[in-house]
Amino acid sequence: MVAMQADHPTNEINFCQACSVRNRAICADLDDQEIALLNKIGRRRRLALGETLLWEGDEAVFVANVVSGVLKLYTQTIDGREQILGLAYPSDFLGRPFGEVSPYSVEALSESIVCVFQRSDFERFAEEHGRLEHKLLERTLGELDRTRRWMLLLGRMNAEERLATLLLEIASRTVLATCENTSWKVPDEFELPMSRQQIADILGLTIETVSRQFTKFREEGVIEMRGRRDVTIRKRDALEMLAA
Amino acid sequence: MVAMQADHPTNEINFCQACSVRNRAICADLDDQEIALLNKIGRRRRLALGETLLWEGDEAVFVANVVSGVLKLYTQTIDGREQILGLAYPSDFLGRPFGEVSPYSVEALSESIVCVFQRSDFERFAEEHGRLEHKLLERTLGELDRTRRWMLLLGRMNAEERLATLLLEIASRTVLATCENTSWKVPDEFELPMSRQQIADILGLTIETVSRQFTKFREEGVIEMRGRRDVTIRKRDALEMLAA
DNA sequence: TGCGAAGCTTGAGATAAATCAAATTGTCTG
DNA sequence: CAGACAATTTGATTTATCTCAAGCTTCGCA
Repeated sequence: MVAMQADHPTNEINFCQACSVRNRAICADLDDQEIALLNKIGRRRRLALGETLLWEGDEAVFVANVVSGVLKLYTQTIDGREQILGLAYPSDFLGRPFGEVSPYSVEALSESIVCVFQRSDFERFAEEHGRLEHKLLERTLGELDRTRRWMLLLGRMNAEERLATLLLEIASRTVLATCENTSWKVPDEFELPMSRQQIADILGLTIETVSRQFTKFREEGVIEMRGRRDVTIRKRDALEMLAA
Repeated sequence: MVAMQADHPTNEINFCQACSVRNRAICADLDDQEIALLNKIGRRRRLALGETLLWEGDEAVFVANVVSGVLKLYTQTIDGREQILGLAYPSDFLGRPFGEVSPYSVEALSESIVCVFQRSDFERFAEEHGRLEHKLLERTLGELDRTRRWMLLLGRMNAEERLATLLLEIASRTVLATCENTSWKVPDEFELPMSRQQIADILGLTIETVSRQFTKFREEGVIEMRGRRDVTIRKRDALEMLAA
């Protein structure tokens, strides 16, 4: 019993070994020894729906990998207008390494599991392990591209084009996230991981405009809905035409 | 004569040594030997006003550092609506390392000098020199923060707030770029490096709305203008109030 | 299984910004 | 330095989206 605990003390279980995002997150290229080290400085944390992981303007203490669930990154004006800056799906990285304060807040849109590190621990590890830093760089560059594409939506698209773009984006991100789907095909049926108000805050619109646009797509037969959050795309072409 | 050429062949002048952005660009932390290597794979290129360095959708062949001038990163919808994704000032990095295609176009807003690398050369160098990669990561994270802040502007601010934010941003970036200014104070007088239409494409507005907003700020005494591009901020408080 | 509340949809009217159309200003060229 | 052209400003009108105000669903929970 004592020997067993020495081999596998309960507070040092190697979560990474069984981690569902192990091969897609920034830890993907690390060897077993590195993973063991990383495992020591990280810990798993469960977030309830609506729970906040990081507050905008607070000292940036954590960074994290998303293991499961969906989270929103958002910012606000002083008078309370909100803009969602991005969604974080499983394998995505969260937080601001090499920065003093968190430039945005992070809140769970669904029950989620994240793999959390003290920023200082993570930074030390990253500087010693170039492969991790390289992965983080690639991921950050990709996120920058994605964010910039969203600027075209916010600056130059109308409500119809914005919602079409979002529906296609969520459809494609949903597969990639739930990657048991070995067929690798983007599904036409998915669940929206957020409320109408949150969709409005992603698209830079009001909740009423979003609602009207959903109704229009339903009436046109472009989408079909069961309940408020279950969407089926019926005319993908039509959405792709608008989003282009 | 022959000996002199062997010591300083004209095609191997070390531009880096006298480079005005040497201590601020991503090459800042490199030692003399590394700089010499980097100098070999890079070359200086002069861009005329309006000249394009990278085309959206083209194979991403170059990356570059801005040495002088201002450039715009932009994208377009198929029907020609344009959105400017960001401005690149001296010491900023341009291009998409570790990516196949350029996700945006880059055009010079003024006569500019850039230090250009073949992407493949740059990537090889980066993977062998962790400090460069680290600098690039820090810069990319900063650029992502800045881009995300712009999303709040595009998604949730009105025309007045947008222009106020841009004027303050340009004022502060102008100093940092023209860094002879040892006093390190943000100046209230600066030149806009772009036309009204380009301002509209940054702010996600039309040229007419931008023009009316300039007129309003002038009438209110918030700014003063000599010609079309020379701005003096007279009531910084007022702009900061709007931009917040 | 039905109540209550939050979330969503719909309608009517208001409005900021877009659009269309001149007029004006600034700039460059010959 | 005039003329011409491009860029900008200004004006009038339209429109997409917002705002305000009900009404209607959905869903969790008693």
